[in-house]
Amino acid sequence: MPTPTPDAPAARPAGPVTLQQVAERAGVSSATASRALHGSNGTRIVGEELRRRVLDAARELRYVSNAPAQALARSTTTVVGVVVHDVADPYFAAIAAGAMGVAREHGLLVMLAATFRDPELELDYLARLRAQRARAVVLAGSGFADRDFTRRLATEVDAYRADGGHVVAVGAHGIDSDTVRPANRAGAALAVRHLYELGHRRFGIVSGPRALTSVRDRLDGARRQLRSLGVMLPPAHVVDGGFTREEARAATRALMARAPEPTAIVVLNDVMAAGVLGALRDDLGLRVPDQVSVVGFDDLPFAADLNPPLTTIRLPLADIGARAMDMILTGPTIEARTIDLDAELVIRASTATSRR
Amino acid sequence: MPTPTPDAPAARPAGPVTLQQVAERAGVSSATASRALHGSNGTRIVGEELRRRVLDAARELRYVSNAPAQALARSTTTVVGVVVHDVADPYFAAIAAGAMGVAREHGLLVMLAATFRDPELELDYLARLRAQRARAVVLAGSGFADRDFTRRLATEVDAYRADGGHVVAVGAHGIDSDTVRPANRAGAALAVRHLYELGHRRFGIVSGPRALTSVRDRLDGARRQLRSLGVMLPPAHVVDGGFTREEARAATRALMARAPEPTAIVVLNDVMAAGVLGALRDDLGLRVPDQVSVVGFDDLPFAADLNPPLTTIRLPLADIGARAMDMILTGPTIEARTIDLDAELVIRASTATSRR
DNA sequence: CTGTTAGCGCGTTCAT
DNA sequence: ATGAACGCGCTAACAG
Repeated sequence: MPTPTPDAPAARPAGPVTLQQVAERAGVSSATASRALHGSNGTRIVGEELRRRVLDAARELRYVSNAPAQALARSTTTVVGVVVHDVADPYFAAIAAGAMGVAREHGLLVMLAATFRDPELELDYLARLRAQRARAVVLAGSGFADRDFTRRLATEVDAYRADGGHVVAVGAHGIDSDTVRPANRAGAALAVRHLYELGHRRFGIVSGPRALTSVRDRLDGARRQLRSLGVMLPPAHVVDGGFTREEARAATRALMARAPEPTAIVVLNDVMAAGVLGALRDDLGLRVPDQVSVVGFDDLPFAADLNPPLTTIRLPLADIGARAMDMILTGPTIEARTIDLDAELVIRASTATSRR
Repeated sequence: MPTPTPDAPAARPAGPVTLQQVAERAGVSSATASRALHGSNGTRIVGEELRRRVLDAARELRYVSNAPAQALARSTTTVVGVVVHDVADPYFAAIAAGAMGVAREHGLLVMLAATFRDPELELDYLARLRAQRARAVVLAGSGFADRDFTRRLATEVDAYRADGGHVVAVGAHGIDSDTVRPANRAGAALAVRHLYELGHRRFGIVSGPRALTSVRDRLDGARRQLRSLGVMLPPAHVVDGGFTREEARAATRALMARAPEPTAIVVLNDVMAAGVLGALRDDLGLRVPDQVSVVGFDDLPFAADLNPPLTTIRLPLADIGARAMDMILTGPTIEARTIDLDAELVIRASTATSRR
């Protein structure tokens, strides 16, 4: 029985250390080394003595198992994919953070993919994640309301599932899967109602790209509420802010030029709301909320720091990510599940009673 | 020679499709199928006819190669790791976005790990990334100024390198590696100089956890500049804002209670600056910049939307991530490389001439 | 140009 | 309780 060289991580072979090398150093077979290190199922009983030798050898050699090899042998991995539109967008950053938090608690590694709102890229990443044998993927980006695309997405998702993968979607994607649904419609309705109760009757909406299902849902929610309240919303009073601060700024100038001039603006996300506030204050010289009221959507961290502090619709962003990851952990079920997450009105200082 | 069944992705076998199955369907050997699909090196010449058959079969079966198996055979992967403190923090989100952008351009998949500022987790993720055979990792989180930790980090990094991995650090981590260095010292000096030129002589600094090297560097830069300008900075005038908005808010109240009361505050990052502005305005009733001037750091997207718009030190965040990823792509070199990225003063409305 | 063969590193029967 | 042997899916050498 070969005594292992004294100790110290000194004599580390070049290149990755293999289980075989650990086994040799411990004077056991690779099977025993494997069992000692990962103790699979029932076969986890390895003699105290050998166990120690293996563990010591592994530590001394700074051994970490070859994940790809392990994945091949076990035909399962410990990685999950999360695909978003853009990490730099605080909305997605918050969702991703929520998802990563629970992933960490369960020892899962996450592959983050950003599509930059390119549908093709979304399909592409899905295929690559399938190739990686990611055990599940969270489709966190908004869905695209495109017939053809949805069909292709469904096909890819089916393939992913056929391979044993699990997909959970955030929001509507037109596919039958577990999904976490933020209250986009109800949230938008909340915004409208708040403004209506403050006496506003002339509305304007700064929207985003209509191709996104989240935009459609929010827009739809606002419209329905307006209609049921009996207030008119001329088509020209819905402008596209492109989901960016700058575009929203320009869109706001256009919006305020319409007749009748709106006294209340519902902005479909907080990033654009920052632009709207800027346009109103700096470009148009209008005071918020004295002359115009504005409500945003999402309640991103900076909403409270805007000028004035933004009244907005809060979505539990981190929860969305966390719950999605939870669904992954509880595995696919026979029936697709749906978790509805509420939106909440957060009143700050960008809304006030209508003076007209 | 078996004619492939008509077409259509119909007859897809259960479970992941293997290269072998594609080969059979195309009536060729798996080696040929492999070559047709991935054409390694010189051996990429596969007959036109066979090539087509293989490609068709693969498409019909919706085949994607098993990445773990491929990694095992090739002993190299196409994934890179990026470790940050917290994705929800706009600073890291921006860096990650920059890195992911170039990763995508080069077909690299990124594993994102968030340590939530726990050094142990950083070590842990590094080991797991090594296990994954990630070809490189970007240490984007700030380094920790802890002797013992740095030693352990160096050990882990060495192990990673011994396995053929490449690590590039953002900022000082106390390890000898390729690194992208944001101008933390110079940036802080810029902030001080700007304030000094406006006539300010009584400074306050809202700092962050001293254990972070980025904090130390910024603090050091500010101190040196102050000293060389001959202005005193009583130790009590440096308060810890904990890197969060809320803590910074509390810290600001404490800071303004010191004598002499500062007329200029240098805040070591924009997130805290939002809190400082809030405290000054809402808790203390002080007007910025009339009574107190404030300079932030980082120039996060929301800085221009604060009240008042924040004068701050801009760091090219996306570039930091992009350049780090570039270094990965150009592979490790004999000598560790260093890329210095400049900071820039962005004057907005939170600073003004000192009236005293 | 194409097929055969031999691993890559690990988990897992199957014996012992 | 431990070891020998095989297979996971793919690429790389070696023949032809």
